[in-house]
Amino acid sequence: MALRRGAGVGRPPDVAIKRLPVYLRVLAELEAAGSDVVSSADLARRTGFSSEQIRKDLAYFGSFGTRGVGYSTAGLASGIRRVLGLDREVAAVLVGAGHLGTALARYNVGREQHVNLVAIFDIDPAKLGQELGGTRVRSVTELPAVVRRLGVRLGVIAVPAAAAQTVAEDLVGAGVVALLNFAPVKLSLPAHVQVQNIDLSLELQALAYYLAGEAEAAREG
Amino acid sequence: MALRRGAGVGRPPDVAIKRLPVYLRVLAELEAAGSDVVSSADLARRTGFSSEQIRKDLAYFGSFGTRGVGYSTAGLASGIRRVLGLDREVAAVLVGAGHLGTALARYNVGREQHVNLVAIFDIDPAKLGQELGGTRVRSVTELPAVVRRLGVRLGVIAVPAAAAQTVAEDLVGAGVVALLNFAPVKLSLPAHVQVQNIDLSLELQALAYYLAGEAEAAREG
DNA sequence: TCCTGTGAATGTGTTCACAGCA
DNA sequence: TGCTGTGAACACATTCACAGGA
Repeated sequence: MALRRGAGVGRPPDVAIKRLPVYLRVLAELEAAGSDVVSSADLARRTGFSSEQIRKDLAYFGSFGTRGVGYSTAGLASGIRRVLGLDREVAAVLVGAGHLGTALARYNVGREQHVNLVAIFDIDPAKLGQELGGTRVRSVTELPAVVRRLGVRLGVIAVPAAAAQTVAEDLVGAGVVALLNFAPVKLSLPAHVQVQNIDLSLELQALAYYLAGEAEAAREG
Repeated sequence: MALRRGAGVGRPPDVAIKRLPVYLRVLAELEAAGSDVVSSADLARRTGFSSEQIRKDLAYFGSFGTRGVGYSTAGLASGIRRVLGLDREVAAVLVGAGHLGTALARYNVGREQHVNLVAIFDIDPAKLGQELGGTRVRSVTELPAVVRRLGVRLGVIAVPAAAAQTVAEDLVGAGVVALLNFAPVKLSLPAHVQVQNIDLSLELQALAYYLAGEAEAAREG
């Protein structure tokens, strides 16, 4: 049976969705190395997740493996791509061409297939017309028209905190429904918009807790 | 009673630790705005978490509020800082001075107190001696000695995937126990090392799922 | 036989509902 | 009275244990 959305039992938890791209990356490595079959135990070794969890994650989308054998490497990869909607090209736009935006644009190119940066916007006139990873930087004033014309539904925000809410509203107004937000602010947006925040200083501050724990454990013996 | 590590009931879940810096940011805004008391309902409104969850998170570390009143804004902030170990300066090092590393270095400066970038390393001779956010870029060959001498225990990895494992091992060998890793690889490190991975393409791919869901929902009516 | 797929058991985290105290 | 602090109920996620089919 093919691996597809909703074919399995129960609803897939969000945490399972976030593990699928990890499997995809490992499968790409295995395909490149010439393995054409992979077991959940192999995937467990390479991802750090338990084999039961991996089997359960995959089973949310249907039966895909062969009992006694394992999963077809290529078949599982294309199945996961289909589940994630990565079996066709996904267009994304980036707002903010500072250092972070530049890193994202460069990184994206050719790095992972099927998510394509189709436009980059910035407010700084000095940056307009520059190419980042093969995509020209446009004025943010063009954002609504371009996003709407290209039908883009995925956006990445890499602008200063003060500008983020406005940019987010413009994106959503133009049809974007999923956002990756690097600005250190909580965005207020309609509930149907899926937002993933990545906040560098919050992560660092949370990590500090574990340092403190170490120090305390050492003090206490 | 003062808010401190382990003063409350049960062990704080990791997800609660990750929420503490969010509270800290909101509290800083409230302090700047002159509020000297804040209720869990206020924090809920500004963070998007439920008020019960906020009270529970704080209670893991002891009783801190005043019944019928709320929490002292300044007192709660300093209590959370103490829990996270941010009541004293925390030193961190950054490895990789590319666009991402530059963004991180610039962002860090003055942005959030108490986590200080004390050294930046890169392998590219052209970058050595440059200043990023007030810190000089050194050769990665100096990494072990500098990290050990300064007693740094927090590291940020912003190097290409191929270099990340080696860099991570060097950092851990020199005494680092907590890592923020931006390289798209699973690091194999001793269990006592706390690793937080931030992987841009995995996040984008996971978001694509929600686009696909939208498309499918539309197709199905 | 071997490894997948899955109900049942367990564990973890969140929400509810209210007791407790300024 | 009002808001914190917390046991109890609930929801969610992971692990266990094994049935099922190549």
